[in-house]
Amino acid sequence: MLTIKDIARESGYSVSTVSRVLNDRKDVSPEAKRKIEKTVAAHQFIPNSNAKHLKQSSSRNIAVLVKGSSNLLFSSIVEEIQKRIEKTNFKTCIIYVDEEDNEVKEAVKACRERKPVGIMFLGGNPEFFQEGFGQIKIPSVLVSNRGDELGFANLSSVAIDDVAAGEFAVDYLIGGGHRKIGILGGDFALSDVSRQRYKGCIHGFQKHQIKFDGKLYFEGSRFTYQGAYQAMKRLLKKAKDITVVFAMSDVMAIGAIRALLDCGKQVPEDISVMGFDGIAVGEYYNPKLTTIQQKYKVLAERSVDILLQAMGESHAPIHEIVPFHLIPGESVRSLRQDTFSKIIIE
Amino acid sequence: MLTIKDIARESGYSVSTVSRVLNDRKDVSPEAKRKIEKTVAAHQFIPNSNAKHLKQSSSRNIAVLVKGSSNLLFSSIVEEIQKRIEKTNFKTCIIYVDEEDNEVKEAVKACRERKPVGIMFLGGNPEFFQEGFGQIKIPSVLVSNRGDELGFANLSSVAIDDVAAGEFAVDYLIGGGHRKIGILGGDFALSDVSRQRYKGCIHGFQKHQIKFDGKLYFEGSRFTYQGAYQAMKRLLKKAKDITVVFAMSDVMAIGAIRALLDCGKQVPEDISVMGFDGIAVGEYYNPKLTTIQQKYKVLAERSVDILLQAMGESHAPIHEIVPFHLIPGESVRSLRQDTFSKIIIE
DNA sequence: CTGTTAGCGCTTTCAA
DNA sequence: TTGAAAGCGCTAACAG
Repeated sequence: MLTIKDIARESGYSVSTVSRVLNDRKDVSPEAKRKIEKTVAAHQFIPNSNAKHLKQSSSRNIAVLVKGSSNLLFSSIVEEIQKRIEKTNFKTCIIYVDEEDNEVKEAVKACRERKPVGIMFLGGNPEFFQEGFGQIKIPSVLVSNRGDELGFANLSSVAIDDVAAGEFAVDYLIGGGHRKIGILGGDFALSDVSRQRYKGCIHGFQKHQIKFDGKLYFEGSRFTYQGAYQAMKRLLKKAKDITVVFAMSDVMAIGAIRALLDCGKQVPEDISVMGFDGIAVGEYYNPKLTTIQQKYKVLAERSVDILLQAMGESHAPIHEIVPFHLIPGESVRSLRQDTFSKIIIE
Repeated sequence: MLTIKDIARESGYSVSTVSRVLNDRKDVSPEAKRKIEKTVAAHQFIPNSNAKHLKQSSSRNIAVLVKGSSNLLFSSIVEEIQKRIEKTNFKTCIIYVDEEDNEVKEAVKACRERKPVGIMFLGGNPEFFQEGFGQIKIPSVLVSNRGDELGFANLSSVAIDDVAAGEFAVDYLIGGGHRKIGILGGDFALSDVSRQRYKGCIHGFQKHQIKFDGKLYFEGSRFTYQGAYQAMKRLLKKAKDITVVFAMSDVMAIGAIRALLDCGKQVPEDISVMGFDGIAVGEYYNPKLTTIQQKYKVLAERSVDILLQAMGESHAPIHEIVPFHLIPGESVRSLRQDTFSKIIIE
């Protein structure tokens, strides 16, 4: 194996000068730099990264913990994150965690094994953070969940306002003349996002002074096609008078629609379905999904930028709220003649 | 930071003995082992992997190159692979490569940067392998593409027989009374899998002595919803008499169905669509996709096992063919009264 | 600007 | 069965 010593010998400089060139230091004469770079190139020499990081005992890895592999929004975000990190001289290290597992524990484990210099959490349960995030000392960012209330000095966050989004959804559906609204979400014990959106929904109902019986009109499941499929069937049994279902993810919406179809209901003629996330397949589904879109590019971009910033200067954490958007599709119909009342949000 | 020295001091043994225990060597007295393990556990000590691998200058990483992030079959396979590798003492390192990029070049880069001990390629273009795989010296496995004809001593493969699958699809559709069959696949220059399946289709047509005009009845695009959507529209313009479309992925099938719906066609009443891969959403789509399933669990399981084997003993490469399966859905209708002729394949 | 040198944490002879 | 000591390839004081 080629080492820095060989390059030193061949180029006629010492190992330290070679090391300096390799690390792009400025205290090297242009000539030394040129010569050394030439020999490095000639041998396609690549420094041994284990040796390099032995001393600093850290890597250039950014760990990306993805919670729930069925979450297609996260898939899109991961892709963008990876693209963006590739442009820097950091490396991405993607770790998938089950929807029901403890992502903070996994992160702690990853810290020991891979020594990342930063962590991105795609999804997360605040309780796990409260319990275990104290052990993590490196800059981190929570993506798609709000982290401001957790109050960790090294935890930033980028997310939409889920409460507002929940309220917006209910508002929109009520605006379309719906009164009997079913809701499909995650298990509140596991999904804070579900809790937040649900809270928003309740606000929406209160605002319009419509009664909502959570016991009857809400069903929880995993964020998967299958989970939502079954949850929809349960919901249909107990809440027979619903005219619309608000599903807290597009994957759930699709599972729900399939369940409705299998029960002989037309969507949206008999029952409407509203989704959440704005993933690609929604636009190609039949019917096209009416949904609340989270812009995955914006989420990815902002989270990477914030993490890089936090890894550089030692800032106070940043908690950023990004906007959500309504994507009108075909899966929700208006029960009023004048179609939907105009709601504009930005 | 806790080091092996600290453990040595605390346990009352030397660093070498601690090292031996850490590496599960047998030349240690049971007592020493017990005591040292106790202190290790007490401090949750994890050896520094940089230092550990400095000598051997390799990691415990297995690089997984995923070609085409829109490929949902690959997403499922990746998940399984990760689960499976987690059980060993290797680590997964997932790298996404664009459908149109050179995965072998990326692998070479990854080898330098991350020093993996094995590589899994999810998808790949044989031409890129011919050009560049010679540079890669570590055991690798090509998943979902056949690698036997490439003839590299360190490249195994696990895949279905794409030619047979293509033929099977056409056979099946002809069995259902279809004669005018449109085909949607990838760009032949980039996707060997597309070429193979297409070849199989041609065999199918020949077998039944049906003429097939590729210029008119085939359209290529990226393996995305959008790509297939547009390709379907192009196909519909030039091949107006098709009764069915065979899409070479479920994602493409969904893009195609949406395009057909947007052109006022009913699926399968006016035009049928057959997919490929058997991804989750197909089962929840409307109509449910009739598709050729590749069992992602089997692919994942076999590829990991084969790679681990290759990394252990220095075997001849293994090229394994796994079976595919027909999943009857609702998106293909029979044009014959007796429905589909029975075809059984295993 | 450049070279010398002392480690980084661990594994691995070699000797006891 | 154990310990002492010599590196693995690189970085970073420090001295020139």
